[in-house]
Amino acid sequence: MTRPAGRGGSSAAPRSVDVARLAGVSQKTVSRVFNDEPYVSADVRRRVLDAAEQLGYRLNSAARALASGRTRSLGVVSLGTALYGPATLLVGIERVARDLGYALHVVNTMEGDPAGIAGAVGSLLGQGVDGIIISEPIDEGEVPVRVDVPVLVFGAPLPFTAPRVVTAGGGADLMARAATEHLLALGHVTVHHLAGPRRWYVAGDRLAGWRAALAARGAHEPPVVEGDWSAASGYTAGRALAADPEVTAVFAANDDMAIGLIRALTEAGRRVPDDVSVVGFDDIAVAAYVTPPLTTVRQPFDAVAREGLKHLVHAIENPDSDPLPASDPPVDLVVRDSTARPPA
Amino acid sequence: MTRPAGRGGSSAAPRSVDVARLAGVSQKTVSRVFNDEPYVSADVRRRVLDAAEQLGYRLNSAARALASGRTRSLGVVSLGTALYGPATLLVGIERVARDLGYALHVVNTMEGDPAGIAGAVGSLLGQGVDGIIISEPIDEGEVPVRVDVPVLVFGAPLPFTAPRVVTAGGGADLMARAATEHLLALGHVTVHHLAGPRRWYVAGDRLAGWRAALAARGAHEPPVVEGDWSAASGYTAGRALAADPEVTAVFAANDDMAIGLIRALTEAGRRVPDDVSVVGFDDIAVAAYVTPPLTTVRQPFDAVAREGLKHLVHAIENPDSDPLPASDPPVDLVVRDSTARPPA
DNA sequence: TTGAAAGCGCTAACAC
DNA sequence: GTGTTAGCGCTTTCAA
Repeated sequence: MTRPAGRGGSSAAPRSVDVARLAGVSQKTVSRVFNDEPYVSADVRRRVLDAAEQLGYRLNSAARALASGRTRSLGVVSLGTALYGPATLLVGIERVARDLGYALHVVNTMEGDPAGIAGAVGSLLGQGVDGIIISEPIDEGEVPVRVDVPVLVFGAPLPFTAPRVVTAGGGADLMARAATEHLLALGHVTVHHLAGPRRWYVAGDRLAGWRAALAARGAHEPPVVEGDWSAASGYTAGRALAADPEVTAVFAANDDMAIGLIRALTEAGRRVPDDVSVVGFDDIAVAAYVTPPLTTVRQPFDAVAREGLKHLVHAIENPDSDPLPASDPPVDLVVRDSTARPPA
Repeated sequence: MTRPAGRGGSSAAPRSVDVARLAGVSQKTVSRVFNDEPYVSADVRRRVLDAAEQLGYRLNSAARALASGRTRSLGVVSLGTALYGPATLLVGIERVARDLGYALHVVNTMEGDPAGIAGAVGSLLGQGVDGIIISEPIDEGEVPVRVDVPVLVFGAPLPFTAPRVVTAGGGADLMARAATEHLLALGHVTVHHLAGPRRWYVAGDRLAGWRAALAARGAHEPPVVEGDWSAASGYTAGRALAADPEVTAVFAANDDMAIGLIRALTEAGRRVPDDVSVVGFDDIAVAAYVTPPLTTVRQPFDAVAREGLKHLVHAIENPDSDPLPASDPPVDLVVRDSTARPPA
């Protein structure tokens, strides 16, 4: 075979030998320069860089990956929705990955996806990623995949075996607890919870935090209402909750559901916050501008992404080192106008 | 060098020769099976597949890319925000890409990013992607990159040269026009426009559609107010608009701004829709549940992603064929309660 | 500080 | 239908 048709173009892409020839050095020296290896004189480095520039040379990552066994890329498995949390986290992950010199492969899975997480992870492994990130996972039971690269999981136990596992983005329970305590501190006898789908770990964490807050206070624990993160499901739940005069405070597991809930309450003639207080979770873009402005918990997605990836890359580049210590992100409750003292 | 340490694991990954040996065939035959090439007997295919299964074999994509010159991967350049539009489009792109057998590399750029689109495209090219997708681009003037793979651009002219360019996701102007016409048809004398940032092409398209609707009707064109897509900027704009009694209808370039706008109007004592009608754009998740439920334009992101990628992959796999015909997506105006006849 | 040689795991071309 | 041979463009090892 002659050189492949060259990525659809007419002229073949320059290779490192071409650069070497032009710079009057060996191919290996070009490689050294592009890998920031030591033992290259400043003069030679300059000549190589100039030659590369002139030729428009770019390192061929497939060849590099084949030779080195590393791709310098990371794979993300994200739940395939455009939900605020996963979407925002993904943006943070991408930025940090790029800062750290890693490319990012993304695979979405959807709830009900037959291949599920296993399929997504398998496809990433086939792409040769050096590490895998599982964002906002759901419980699919045991995932039948043997992963041989380090894995970063955001806020969940790991459903499969991998050589190195790091976690980040915990603390959802503490945040939920703070939200619930805020309501309790206002004087509400108890707080109802509009939970996320049971299979999502983050939904479970928020539920646990709510439960802990009630228990610590000795408050009665009302039955949990489960939504699907959507405003529509919040609305449906709200219609039921509105009919119960005992309900004076609700902690919703995300802002979308909180907004649907508020609408249902309002339509039923129960004023927010005068009759019922509502706290959301996420602090979505419009949270401060809906009616009433929503009290909610802001998640530090960027910080969480940064910490998580730092640990993951550490595990990749130092296979035998100890894991870095994890730290819980700070709780950031944003109090606005959807919460107040209970009606007299 | 011996075999690379094997992706961090202890046991080296099996190669196609290992599979071949176990199945009692040549290495090339294994390659044939995994590429769905013809001329492999059903019996041999079975044996190969069984052996591969048993060994846990997975094709090494770096080696395949190096040998074939193709990576079967696509790169997306997305504006690095978690804005509804780009985030939703990205999810659609990923799903379709996977259906078509392509992996996805994602690079975000942010407004004000020094490297900008050029840097993002360069990094993708270095990863050897077979095609590039530019999602929701902004005007950065001429981008100094020579791209040698087909490019798909969503709703914008292309700021650099590439061998094959396909576009999709047009029609924003028609959608904006429909939104404006809806307001005009209700009897409003004219319609104000809360635009997106000038540099975003989609903002320009929506503005053009608004302008066209006014012109067609012979309506006076009031000065444009520019926001930055955020609810906060909508709120700021709303305070100014609220002070002007002439304003009875506003078309906002996205829902977030519309929600901020409505809040400002309401706080200023101007009721929506009784005094002022507002139309948004996007149909975000909570649009139907805010107060009042928002009249808006729903964008068919999935359909747009599907059509765009179909054309891109066609261009990649059939370098010399004619481009597929583009089609404008249908206009989907969702009328809710934020629009009404002007006050008497 | 630099270079020569070998080989990563696969696909392409062609022979059988 | 199947096998053989020669690279793809790098990194690695080892020698100078």
